[in-house]
Order: sequence, then C-alpha cells, then structure tokens
Amino acid sequence: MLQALQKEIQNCLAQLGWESPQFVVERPRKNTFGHASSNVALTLAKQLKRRPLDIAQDIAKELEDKINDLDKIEVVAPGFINFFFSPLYFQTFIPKIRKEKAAFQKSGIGKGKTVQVEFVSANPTGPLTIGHGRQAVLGDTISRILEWHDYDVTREYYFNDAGRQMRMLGLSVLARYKELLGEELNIPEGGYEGEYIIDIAQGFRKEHGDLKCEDDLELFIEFASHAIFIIIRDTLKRLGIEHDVYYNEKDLYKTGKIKEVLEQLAEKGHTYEEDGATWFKATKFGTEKDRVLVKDTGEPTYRLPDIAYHREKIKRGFDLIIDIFGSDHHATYPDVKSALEAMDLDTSHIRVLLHQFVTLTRDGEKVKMSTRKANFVTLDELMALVGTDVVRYFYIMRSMDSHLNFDLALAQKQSDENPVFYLQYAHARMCNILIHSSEKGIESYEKADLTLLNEPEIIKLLETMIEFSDIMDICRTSLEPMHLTNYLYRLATAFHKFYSVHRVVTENIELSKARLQLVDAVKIILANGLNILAVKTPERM
RNA sequence: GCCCCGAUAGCUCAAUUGGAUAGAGCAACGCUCUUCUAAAGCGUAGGCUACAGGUUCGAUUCCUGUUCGGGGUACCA
Repeated sequence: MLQALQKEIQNCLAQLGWESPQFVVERPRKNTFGHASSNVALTLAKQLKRRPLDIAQDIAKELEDKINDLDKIEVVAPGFINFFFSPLYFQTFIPKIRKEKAAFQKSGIGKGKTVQVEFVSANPTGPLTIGHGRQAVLGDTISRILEWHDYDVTREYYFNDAGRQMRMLGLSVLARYKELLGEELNIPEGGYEGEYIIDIAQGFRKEHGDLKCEDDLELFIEFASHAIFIIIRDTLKRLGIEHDVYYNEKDLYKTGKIKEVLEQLAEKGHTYEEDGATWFKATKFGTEKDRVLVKDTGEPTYRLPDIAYHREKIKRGFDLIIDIFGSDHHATYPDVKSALEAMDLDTSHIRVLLHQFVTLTRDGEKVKMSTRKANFVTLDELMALVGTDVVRYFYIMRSMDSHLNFDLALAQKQSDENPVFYLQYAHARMCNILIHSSEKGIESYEKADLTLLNEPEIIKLLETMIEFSDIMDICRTSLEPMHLTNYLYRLATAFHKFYSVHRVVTENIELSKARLQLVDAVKIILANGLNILAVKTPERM
C-alpha cells in the first residue's frame, strides 16, 4: 500500500516537472493523520524555494482523482500530506487474501537470485549453548524471510574441523579415555572439561576397544568432531533448522585452497616474512594492523582459512552472501575483506550481520557461559524447558544490536507474560469462531456483503492486515526479523480488540457472514507470519 | 590507548531508518465473563529519550565530546 502510493507520488512529481527528492510515505502514528502520510512537500521546499504548505496543496490537488477509493487528502502544517482511504478500499482486500492465501502480497523480488546465509558455524567442541541459539534462529528466520521473497537460499555451516581447538578436543577425549583404562586423569591446560567428553570417550572405547593409541591423536580428533557434529546437527533439527551445506575447513587444506590464497597474495606483493611468520599487509587496505597468516610453527592462523573460505564463497557465484557472526567477531571481518580485495575480488554483495550476546540470568544473577569450563546451559536444555516456539520467538524479538536478556526463571513460567501465547491464542480464537459458526448452522459464508464491515475496530484491523507486505519488505532490506514479531503482535492486538467489541456469530446472518470472512482473512495473515517464523499455529489451546 | 554495540517509564523493550502529542508488555491500582476461549479487553498512574553542545522547517534517530555497561583489540577460534 505504501509502496504503491510512493510510486503514485513520484509520477505526480514528474507531471509537475519537479525532481523527485528522497521522501517517505509512512503510516502515521495517530489515526487523526489518516491511513498514510508523506513528507514530500517538506523535502521539496528547499529545491523549489516555496512554502511547503503550498507545495503540498499542489501535489494534493494533482493526486486527488488519481487514487482509487480515497476518502480525502488533507494538507497539514508544516506541510504533511495525509491520505484517508474509504472503507471500501480496505474491504476489497478480503476476497484477495482468502483467494491467494499463503501467496498474498508475495513480492517475488528474489526470483532467480541466489543467497547464501552462513550461520552458527560454532566450533565442534561441545553442544550448542544458549549463546549459539540466537544466531541459529536469526539465521534460519532470515533465510525463511528471503525464501518468502522467492530467493533461492543456501543455509551453510562453516565447520572448523581443523586447528588448535580441535587438537585440544582430541587431547581432552584422549585424557578421559585413558582414565577409563584406569590411568590417572590428566586434562591438558586449556582442555575441555564437560561431561560430554566422557560420553565421547566411552563411545570411542566401544568402537575401538582398549588401545595403546596415545600417538594417534588424529583418530581421537576425528571421532570426537564427528560425534559432536551429530550432537549439534540433531539439536538444530529439533529447533527446525537444517543446513544445506556443511563446509569443512579441512577441505580447504585438502584441495589446496589455502595454498592458492597464500600464493595469490604473495604474487601481488601483499605479504612478507618476519620473525619466521608470514604476514598480510592489511594496513595497505585501511586496517589498523598487519596480520599473521602463517605462524612461525608453519601452522596457519584462523584468518587464513577464513579468507580462503570467503574466496570460495565468492567464486561460487551467489548474488548475495550473508554472514552472521557474534559481536566478538567484529574485528576479524575487516581483515578478511581486505584480503579479498587484495585478490581483486568484489565484496560488495557480502553483508555481515553482527549480533550482540545473550545474557543469561537466573534469579536476577548473571550466569557466565563457557564451553570449555562446562558451566553453560545448552540449547537443548532450554528447548526442553520452554519449547521450540518460545525459543524461536524470544531469540528474534529483540534487535540484534541489543543484548538479549534471557531470564531462565521467567522462561520456565510459561505464563501470560509470554507473547508467543498471545499470538497463538489469537489464532486459536479465530479457528474456534469458524468452527462455532458451522455449529450454529452457517454452512457457508462465501456470499457476504463486505460493506457491512465498517466499524473503526474493523478498519483498524484491516489496515494492519494489509501492512504485511510493507513489513516483509522492511525485513528484507534490514534483515531484522524483529520487525515481523512486532508486527504480528500488533496484528493479534488489533484482532483481540475487535473480538472484545464485536461478536462475530449473531442472529444477524448477513453481518455474521461478512465478519466470518474477515476472521478467515486475518487467520490467513497471522498464519502466514507465524509460518515464516516457524512458530506453530494451534487450532485449540 | 584504539575499534564495534548499547543507554528511552520501576523492569524488559519499541518507535515504520530524520517526522506530527515518544509507544507496548510486565509489575501497581481500578473496571468488564449467563456471550464465538478472560492466555482477552478497557481505564488510571508512570518520561528533561544518560549528559553537554552542534547540524535544520523538525533529532530518540545524524555529527562532536563526556559518563556508564557489554564485546573486541593474539603467531587463540
């Protein structure tokens, strides 16, 4: 609705021979300002050197008979143009929604375009924690939003199965294995102390028996990383998340991609040797410090495979690449980007999303999370506690720029403080009304006089319903699913308010039929939104 | 020191990316079920948007400082 108006105004400006400035068409906060409002005139004032009010008058006059189902246009100081639509404008959407169902207002803007979304990518050193959960749900929901827009989405997990952390993991399992064989427990400095390490050691013993195999660390690493991979994959699956591609860091070594990057950078003179290490001249590309790519031990730092991996991403030809990282990664991306540019690769289609951390509180006390020390709460535990719907909704209901407070005590309550129940309750109510109507003998409400729907609560509800596409567009450009949760909450509120004032099924059959169509239509929109969030739509509660 | 995020009602957060009188939920206090689900609705109260400047018709939003939180600043990932 807003986008259509924007175009109409642009046409109008062209007609008047004025250059189109940056302006907005938006939904005003106050009902007295109409259903849509624009600041065009204000933005034109300087260019035309005229009073904004006069400009607004001119535009309003020009637009008046070009827009269908318009009640009136108002020009208000200091120069806003407010649009008031007639009830008919809103009523006509009902048959459209009921006909198109899940396809209602689909933009199709991503048709034929490929997107890769990389998310989670946690080291396979332990079960996913509550911290990882935020990224998991964010990534999957963003993917779902893009899929709604018809993008072809590849969900990818970069699997760090090489490097120092994996060696620590192998050593930790080895230590537990030896303990099982009766030796004294000796977890290495910086090793992993979680219970799950014991389970893995037991699994190893079951498969390999009692070996004298302390030299064969690789065997332990491989076994452990695979075991943890299974754990992580299953956790995500329980949350309704499945990655299309697990990209192994190891493969970058096997296929020689690491070497290629080093060679390519050296060839262009972007690296140098110092203190036995290979350095990347990151400062040449505006980064604050030069970075080590290969340590004096001959082992690469994590940056090198990161660079190689991103080089592969670009080569794979996606139209859009989205990286989702925790805020602790903010320092590393500029280096990767610099290196890619150093290899003359285009990085303009990469979007890096950084989300802030999850703070876990329990009875008001902060709980410190660490995989290594094993004093974390796992994502599995959280799901068991509050259910997947609540987990999915809570993780994205806040902007990713702000810290997320997860109060465990509150989450366990499953009480009325929970917005998820508010939305699901609205959906269940809608279903119940439709069921009730047939019980009351209304066989069909296909033929109805929709002009009967003109009370303020109903117009407000309809107005909110058709806002859906505007919201989905904001989600697409901002990549912030939070806008969708906020919207659905408003939609449910508009419905609950309507419900409390107007009874749907009454003695007045004609009116009942019209309102039944309305309820059916809201239900479709609400379900569309909840489906995108992968939150269930119960018919009864 | 430098870099990234945040600071809005007692608490948790919004504010359509610069718009008009800053809004919700929870907590507090009142109402509303003989009705399609009260997991709901209505009302009251709650604000110098951390602080000080600047930019312009207009700032919670952009810029510059300051204060306080979180994260980073490795030849750890």
